[in-house]
Amino acid sequence: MSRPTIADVAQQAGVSKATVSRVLSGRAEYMRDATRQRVEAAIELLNYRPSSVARSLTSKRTYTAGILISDVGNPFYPEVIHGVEDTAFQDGYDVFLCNTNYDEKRGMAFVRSLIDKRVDGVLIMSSSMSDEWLAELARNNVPAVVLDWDVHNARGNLCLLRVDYQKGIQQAVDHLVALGHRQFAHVSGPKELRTTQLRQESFLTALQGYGIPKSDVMTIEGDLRIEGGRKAMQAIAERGAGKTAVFCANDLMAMGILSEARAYAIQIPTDLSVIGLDDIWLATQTDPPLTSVALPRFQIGQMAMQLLFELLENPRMEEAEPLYAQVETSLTVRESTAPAPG
Amino acid sequence: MSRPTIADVAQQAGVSKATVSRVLSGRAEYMRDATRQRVEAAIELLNYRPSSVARSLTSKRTYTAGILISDVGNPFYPEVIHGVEDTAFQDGYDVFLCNTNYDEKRGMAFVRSLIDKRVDGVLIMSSSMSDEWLAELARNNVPAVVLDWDVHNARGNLCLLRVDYQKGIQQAVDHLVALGHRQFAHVSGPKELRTTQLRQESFLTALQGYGIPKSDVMTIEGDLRIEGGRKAMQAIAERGAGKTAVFCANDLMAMGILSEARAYAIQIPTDLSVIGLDDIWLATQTDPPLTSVALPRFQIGQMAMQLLFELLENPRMEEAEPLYAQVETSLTVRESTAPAPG
DNA sequence: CCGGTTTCAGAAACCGATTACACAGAGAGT
DNA sequence: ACTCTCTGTGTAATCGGTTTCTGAAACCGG
Repeated sequence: MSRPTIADVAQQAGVSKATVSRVLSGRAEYMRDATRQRVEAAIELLNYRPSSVARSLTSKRTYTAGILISDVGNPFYPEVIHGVEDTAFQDGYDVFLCNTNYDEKRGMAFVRSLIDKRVDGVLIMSSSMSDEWLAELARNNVPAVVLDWDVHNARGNLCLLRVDYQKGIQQAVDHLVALGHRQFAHVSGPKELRTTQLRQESFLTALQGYGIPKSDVMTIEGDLRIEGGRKAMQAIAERGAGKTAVFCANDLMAMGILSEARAYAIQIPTDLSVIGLDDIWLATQTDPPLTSVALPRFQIGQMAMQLLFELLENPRMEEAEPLYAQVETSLTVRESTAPAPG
Repeated sequence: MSRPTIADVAQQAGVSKATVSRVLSGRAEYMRDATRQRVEAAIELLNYRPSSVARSLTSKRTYTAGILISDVGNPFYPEVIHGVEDTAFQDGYDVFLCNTNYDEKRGMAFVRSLIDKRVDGVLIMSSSMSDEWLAELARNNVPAVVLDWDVHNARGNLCLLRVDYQKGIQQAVDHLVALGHRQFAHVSGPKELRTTQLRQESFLTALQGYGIPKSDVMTIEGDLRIEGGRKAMQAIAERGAGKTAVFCANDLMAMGILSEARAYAIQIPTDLSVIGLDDIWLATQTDPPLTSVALPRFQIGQMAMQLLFELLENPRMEEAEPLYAQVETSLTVRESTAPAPG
């Protein structure tokens, strides 16, 4: 016995489908109370729930947004997702979560699937993405909000949400310099990533503001994972004589530093100060707890979804510049930083 | 300019909608090659993609499954989700991920939303769930696979997937006893959770097999988080004289033990052996790396989705017993266990 | 040249909702 | 009594596909 349809309800209540629909949609102008109650009773009796599928067909809205992320396991996402969902629910939207697994092909498959499903919009928060995704979305008039990505031929109903690393990293440098540090190392992410470059530049620029030239900074390219931090620590121990502070492009690498420092009997923070970036939850659990440049992850999620709503309400013409928005970073001081030794 | 419909394609190609539909569905028996090519050209030209919404309306299938989890941030899930998605994609299914945030109300809202969206089935992997969810799903004839939950009035098209903790925990006890341990502590989860009881029982039963009575085991109730492990370590240090091995109901608490042990200058594993459960990725990154009872998470995801397909193909009648299935656990030995001191 | 198959493609009904429009009955005004 | 609103509800078209049924053309042997 299949699920009841609006026609079953109409028959049960002895009214027409139109009347049932009016009751459902709430805006039942000009309706006799007795009728409404008969309909409601029938709905109750049959345990009727209207099909979103059928509704979407006429309304041309699915009240669903897609969100593309690289990897649910990445500690960056949970809070972002939480922010997105909270905002979405307030407006009766559902969120379709898609794991690209850092795979552009898979991401593209998701994009197409989302288009076919006629989601109302897409949030792209995958670190490894492709301009093709945007092109495909644009071709199908699907609005999109993109986090922290350089879009070249920006077209379509688009919004770019940028993370401003500058502010938080400036605070980090201020903090270290105030503690007397002058000899720095930097553990970056893979060179080809946009975010790597942004973070590194912000760091070096802030140091220059204190008269410390780029050439004095020991830069080690990492992999954004714990292992990369370990290797960086080895490099610093072996070739980084005199360095008293390390700024890592993310927290996981900072954790690798912390872990490997023990092997070299280097005390953190007395011998070496360490600052991470991301301020993931784990950063509060390390020994010592990690000082880190924090991204407002929950807020990023909220904003992204709000911006999508904005695009839905006021679509941008194809020729228009994409909408831009920005969130700020800030330093969270914990116990992995201390005055420079000596 | 809105997206093209099948009618647009038909017009462009100079054929009827039916013909276009035949080309789309592939099983285009009795179709002239020239016609097919005209249609394909039109599809290409218009960049046409059929609407899943409209398709679902007639086919009564959405090729979408819902999956309810408590919290994307929980390190248990990523691999499970990966397993689910991999299996789903092979059959052209998409997965709708829903975060209940440990909130039964929110979960119920998701269940209803999934029903309204007419997903083909639901996977329930939320640790905090409610029998009402199942009742609601059953009322609407939605098949469901439930992970590790005691269902009382099991009804509907249902499959119960159980984790067999017994085997892995037995291995853990074998391992510890072989190392000479006789004095044990156990850090459990909150008493009211079913899994807490299962894990504790398996542990105590295995010990009894070696002639160690329950009463000799120091049991501390934890919160399944790092903090709970820290407190447990304090309790053991202060009131657990002679205990040489601790079995924790999950890895996070074991990490708390590791962390707090330093404060008491207790060496792990020489002074105290520690075993966790879950074998989360972090367990490989601790100092020392954690010995842990592993759940085959990826396999759990795969199986869950396969079982759902099974339910879809061979629906169970309402009176039938739910389908049962089980996955085994096993011990992963790392460096947090060593021979008992003395 | 003709009747019977086989190929190919269109017409129309249908899936489950929404909504524009039509229309009937009740009061109100004249 | 007779329009004229105002209310309340039904009819039918529509959304974008799928599928059944039907019929036309092509082919084939006699």
